[in-house]
Amino acid sequence: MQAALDRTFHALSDPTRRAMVQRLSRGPATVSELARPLTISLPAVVQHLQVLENCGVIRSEKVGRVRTCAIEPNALSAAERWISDRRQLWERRLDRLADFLDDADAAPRKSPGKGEPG
Amino acid sequence: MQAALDRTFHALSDPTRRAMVQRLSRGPATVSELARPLTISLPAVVQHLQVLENCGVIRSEKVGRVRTCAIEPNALSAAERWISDRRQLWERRLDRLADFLDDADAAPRKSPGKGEPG
DNA sequence: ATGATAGTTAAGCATGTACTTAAGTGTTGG
DNA sequence: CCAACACTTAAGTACATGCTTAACTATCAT
Repeated sequence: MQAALDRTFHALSDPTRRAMVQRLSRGPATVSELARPLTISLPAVVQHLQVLENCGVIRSEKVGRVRTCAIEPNALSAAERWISDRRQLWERRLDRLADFLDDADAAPRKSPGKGEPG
Repeated sequence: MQAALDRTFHALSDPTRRAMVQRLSRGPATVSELARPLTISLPAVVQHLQVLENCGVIRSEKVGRVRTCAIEPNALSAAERWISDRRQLWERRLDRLADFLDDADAAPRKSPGKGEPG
């Protein structure tokens, strides 16, 4: 879905949120644990977590008064795949270009070759 | 660099800009060619191109009155790698967790096993 | 019950983003 | 020269974002 990618890439565009994702990649953490290394207020942390949760990059569950957050791999993988798919497009194009240039060098049609370079 | 990733992910968070990247993945294009399938004004297109160029996702060159744009692979690869690196972190963690659970199942310490599942 | 803990909600503010229209610059073809 | 062309710049508007402080709720320990 288009809007899901919008939200995922937007979520990753903020360094604070990337730091949270980085932390959660190593394992689940509570809101306070995520906030501890950061210099912003707790409400700001919670707002970032909402952004990450709204795009499905993390999930969270509250037990008692403690909310524990964890990575939800699918959303990040979708973003990674979007880039990867485009990379394959342009890499194939560059490969074809390289092939063409090799062929043109090995068997020129119009003008006689100048011999091998070097 | 941190700010470069900020800009790259932000650039990708807009569907119009992703459409431009998609188009350019298939090969270079002029500003007008990029604008043609879009429903927004030309200045808006140029603003999007500036965002993409400022983060190094594309480069462009003007010849005469025509500006030609092309993908610049490095910035996108850096973004892809950021996600990929975190994915490896959590995948390793999940693997270790799976190993632990397998071991606990195969050689339980406290309570006797229930035999093989299935 | 009392107070500390962990998080939540609400309101407001400064800045940033995406878009528009209008007008301008430099290039090319007749 | 002159008009069409391909952008480019400027100015303005509407809305989104990231942050703050203040006040609130719910849970846990004593």
